[in-house]
Formats: sequence, C-alpha cells, structure tokens
Amino acid sequence: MARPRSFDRDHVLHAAERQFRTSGYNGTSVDDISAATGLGRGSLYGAFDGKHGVLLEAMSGYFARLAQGPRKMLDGPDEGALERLHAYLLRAVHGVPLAADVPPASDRAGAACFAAKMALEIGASDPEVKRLASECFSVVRAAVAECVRAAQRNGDIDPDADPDDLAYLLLTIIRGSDVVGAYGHSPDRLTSIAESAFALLPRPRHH
Amino acid sequence: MARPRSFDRDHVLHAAERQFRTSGYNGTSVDDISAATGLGRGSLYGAFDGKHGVLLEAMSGYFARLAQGPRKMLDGPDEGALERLHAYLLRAVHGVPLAADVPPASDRAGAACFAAKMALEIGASDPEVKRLASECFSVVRAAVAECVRAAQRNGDIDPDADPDDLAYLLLTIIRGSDVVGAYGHSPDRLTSIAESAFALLPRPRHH
DNA sequence: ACACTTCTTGACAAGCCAGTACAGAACTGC
DNA sequence: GCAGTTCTGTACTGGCTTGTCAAGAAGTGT
Repeated sequence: MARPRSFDRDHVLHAAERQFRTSGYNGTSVDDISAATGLGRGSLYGAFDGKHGVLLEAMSGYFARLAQGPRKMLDGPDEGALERLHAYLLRAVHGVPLAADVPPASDRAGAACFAAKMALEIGASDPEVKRLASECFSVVRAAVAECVRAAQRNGDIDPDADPDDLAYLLLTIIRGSDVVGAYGHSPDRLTSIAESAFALLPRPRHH
Repeated sequence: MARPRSFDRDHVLHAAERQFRTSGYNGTSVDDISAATGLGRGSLYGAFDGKHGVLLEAMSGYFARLAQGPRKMLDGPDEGALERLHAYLLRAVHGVPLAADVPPASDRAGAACFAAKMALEIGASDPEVKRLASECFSVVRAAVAECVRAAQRNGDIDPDADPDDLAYLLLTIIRGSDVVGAYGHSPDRLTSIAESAFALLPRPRHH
C-alpha cells in the first residue's frame, strides 16, 4: 500500500560496481554514483545507506554472481574434470565478466576481481570489505579444490598432490593475472600463462 | 649560497609511501602526508609538486629499491641458479620490505607491491603510474627469466621450457600472493604456495 | 475518489581538500 | 656582519563532498 521503487535494484548495483571499478572507492563521489545510476541522492540514501552501503551491497551481489561462475564451470562428473579445470583457468585469467557480457579483451583492468580491488584499496581499514573479499576467494578456491579432487579420482592428476595446495596456487595465479594482465600484457600472454600453469599440473606417474 | 633543506628526501618519501600504502592514494590527504612526514605544506609543494608529485617520486624510489632486490638474489653463476630462484620465490610471496626491515608477517597486506597497489587504484586514469608499475613488473620478470635461463644452462630446468613463459607465470604468482596473502591466509600458506610452484617447475627429462 | 504510505527530487549546510600566497626563519658566501 | 637566496610554516580561498531535509510526485487499498 505504498509507492513501489521505480528502479531495478540489481541494475543500479551493477552501475555502481562499474563506477567503483573504474574510479576506485575513494575516487568516486556520491554524485558520480548518482550520475552512473540515474538515482538522486535521496533515493541512494533511502534504498541503500549512502556510499558505503552501496559498496557493501554491490560487493554482496558480486559475490553471489562470482560464486556461480566456478561452480557452473567446474562442478560435474569426475571424467571431464581436468578439461573443465583447463577451460576455467583459460577463462579466469581473462577476468570476471561484469554481467552476461563477454569479458572484453581490450579492458582487462576493468575486468579484475571487484572484491580484490576494493579489498586492496580500503580493506585495511574496512573489516566488512575485507571479509567479503575473503569469502570471494574462498568460494573460488573451494570449487577449484573440488575439481582437482575429481580429476584425481579420475586419474588425471597425481593422487599424491595436495588438492588444497594446488587450489591455493591456482587461485593465486588467477588473482595475479588481474594485476599482471591489467598493465602491459596482451590477452595472448594471459592465455599463455594459463596454459603454462595447466601444463605444469602434476600428472600421475605412469605405472 | 642558500638555506639547505632540513629534511632527508628519502626519509620523507618512505613515510609518504607508507601512508599511501595504508590509506591508498585518494584516501590520503595532503595533511596526512604532512603529518606522516613532518613537513609543512609549503615544503611539500616546493620540494615535490604536491600530492601527485610525491606519489611519482615515491614510486620511482620504490622502483629503484625493487629493481635491486631480484638482481641481488637472482644474478649469479649458473650452478646455484635453481636454488636462488627457490630462495627468491619463498621470499617474494611474503612481500616487499619497505626498507631494510624484515617483512613483518603480521602485516602482509602492508607489504604488497606498492606499484601494483597504486596502479590498481588509479592506474586506469594515470598513465604515469601505469607506466611505472609496468616497469616494476618488467624488471622482476627479466631477472626471473634470466635466472631460469641460467638454471636451464645448468641442467636444472627442462631446456624445452620457454623461460619467458615461466617468468611470466612466476611473476603472476608473486603478484597474486599480494592479494591472496593479504586477506585471510597465513604466512605458512604463502610458503606452501611458493613451494608448490617451485616443485612444479619442469625438470629435465632423465636421459 | 480519497487517504495513506513510500519514493523521488532538488536544495542546503557543515566540513574537507588541494593548491596558493605571504611572511618570517635559516643558512651561505663574501 | 650583511645581503641574498632558499626553505619553512601558516593562513586563506575556491571548489568539492557528504549527509540531511523538506516538499512534491506516484502508487496502493478501500
């Protein structure tokens, strides 16, 4: 029995995320968010709780989206696990797509992990941002570890290797490609990094 | 024939770097720099050129320091090259020390690559910062690649492996440990990541 | 059709920030 | 000791930023 919101919450959060991504947290003003989303100041403070609230909700939305990606690409039967890991790695080094778009190769910096970027900028003084970023990393790491275990069950990865160690290493490579890839290196180089990492995975010793 | 400066330039730049590291570029005001360095506004604008000038000079100083690290640890005869690479990797994942201090394990986030952090925050709109960061990456990558080549000459790494590919991969892991290590993971985990990466390096096939 | 609730818009005030200007201090060289 | 030059500290200004407030618009349910 009241006036409904005239904007799509997710759409607004996407626009805000894009703005935070390009200008950083401290680099974007409320007016910037207002311009990017089309919302007035009052609406922003009513629906969210100002700049910081927008960030937190945008990061939560990002987390929900991010969590789905690896699971959809990595979960599955043991048989194709290694191939799924391969495909995921190749895609992950090129960044996380903002929405359903394809990751644009021309703007690798803009496709860097949103959580990582925010955590690096303000995580030291913002425990909530820090926690959200940790969760983002954990969900990827867990999915990768599970896929490694599946590949081990299928005899494609050395069963003596610690799947958690490998998952940490792969996560580190993926995050590293955000910063290495963003500045000065071509998409081809990123692909080559992913291929090198994949080729180095410990294969089972031949009987 | 004039009054000399009463402060040590490098000392000031170190303090400014520390401030930029903890608060980010947009998160630190000129007054913050003033408080951190002890210099007044006038001196800051006279010696450097305001906030941006301080950042650029701090990054240049960082670059000079950074460039020395890998060279001192990695350059040398072919014989110990693999061991030197091992030692460097183990140290690099724990961050870059600010000065001659030991890298404090309790503040891995603060020991992240200064250039990478600044580039991620403002590199998209600041070509000079972007360029300085790229140079930082290049100097590390070149030193690592040279060490890989030395290890190959000594028969410790598969001669068929592309040393540049490996160097890119190792650089990516080192940069990734900045963000992965900073949030939620213990120093032991970082060591384990470095050991895993080292163990996966392609060894020469036995004759 | 009406009353009620919520949303939206624009404006406002208090505070912060970067950069400048000016006055005084300190040091050098003669 | 003095003139000249540079450094140092502080006050000031114009602009930007954040968060709030009040007035009007837009639906909802009866």
